[in-house]
Amino acid sequence: MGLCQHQDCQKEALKLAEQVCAALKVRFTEHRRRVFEIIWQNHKALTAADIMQEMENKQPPITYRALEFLKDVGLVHYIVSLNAYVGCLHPKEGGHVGQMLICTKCRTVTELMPNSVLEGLDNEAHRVGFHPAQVHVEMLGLCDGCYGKA
Amino acid sequence: MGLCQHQDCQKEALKLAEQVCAALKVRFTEHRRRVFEIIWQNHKALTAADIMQEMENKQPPITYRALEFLKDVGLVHYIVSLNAYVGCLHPKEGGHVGQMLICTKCRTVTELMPNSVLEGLDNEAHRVGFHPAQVHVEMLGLCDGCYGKA
DNA sequence: GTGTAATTGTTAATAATTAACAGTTGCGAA
DNA sequence: TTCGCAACTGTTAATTATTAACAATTACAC
Repeated sequence: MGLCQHQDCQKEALKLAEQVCAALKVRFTEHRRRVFEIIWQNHKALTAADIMQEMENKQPPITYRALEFLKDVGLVHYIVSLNAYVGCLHPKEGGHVGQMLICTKCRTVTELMPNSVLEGLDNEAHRVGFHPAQVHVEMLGLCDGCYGKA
Repeated sequence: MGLCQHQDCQKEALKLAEQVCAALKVRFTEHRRRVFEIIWQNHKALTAADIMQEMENKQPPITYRALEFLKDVGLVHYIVSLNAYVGCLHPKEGGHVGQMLICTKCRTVTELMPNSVLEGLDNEAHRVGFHPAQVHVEMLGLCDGCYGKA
């Protein structure tokens, strides 16, 4: 992350996306692929507006529809606290909830893998009779690099 | 929560709010108080629009300004995944991050107290060199009551 | 090949939030 | 006490973000 050879990273993501869409029997159309590529240019969170700027066809529905699709099939994460999107690093583990560390300076997103944190939350929920469907764990702050500069 | 004698609950909250504002030397003006009262009518998450409907003066800036104020002094929580607000049950513990269980049916919000879940998150963050400033932990699902009916 | 469903292109509406600015009020310092 | 500044209010209107609607096109199963 930031250390990755990003060319490979993006290529890898695209290959995976094709597999995922094939498996789900849904179409990875041109717009969808384009939005996906833009999102995967790096590991930063992009808003719909950011993405639209880079699209050839800048009409909002084009971008919004693609984003909705990508989110639904689990290829990108929606970061609700930023109203932004980021490529999902583990689309194969379908249905997992994202735990993200989000740098508010450079917007780089680090996704933590499912772990004890979520288990703890589930226990708490169960204890009070709550039936979870969806979890948002978003930690905003500064990544090590940006923290150093401040 | 739902079991509370809510009259008392709201009155209690108002008293606390006055204390908090006095301590911070900020003004608990009429609009701010009114928005706060509306939010405290129950333990449900309300959007800005919900609140505006109940305001005497329905002009958006009135409500938005009050909400911003209340959020800043920590008297209400902003629930980013719903774009809604709920009264904070523990304003005195300033700076704590909310962990909320949010029923998507009845919109009742249960706030968990700081606990091991957050510690776990902090550890994970530290491990990867991340410096947290703000944390959103929001679990959407069904409360026991609504789950029973479905 | 044909029919149906999904996707696209396009225009325009809606919703949500914020900007701007003039007027008023509260409050501390002279 | 009053002067002056900062905070707050009232109001209009702009901006931003998202979605609706619908006709045209394309992909794919039968």
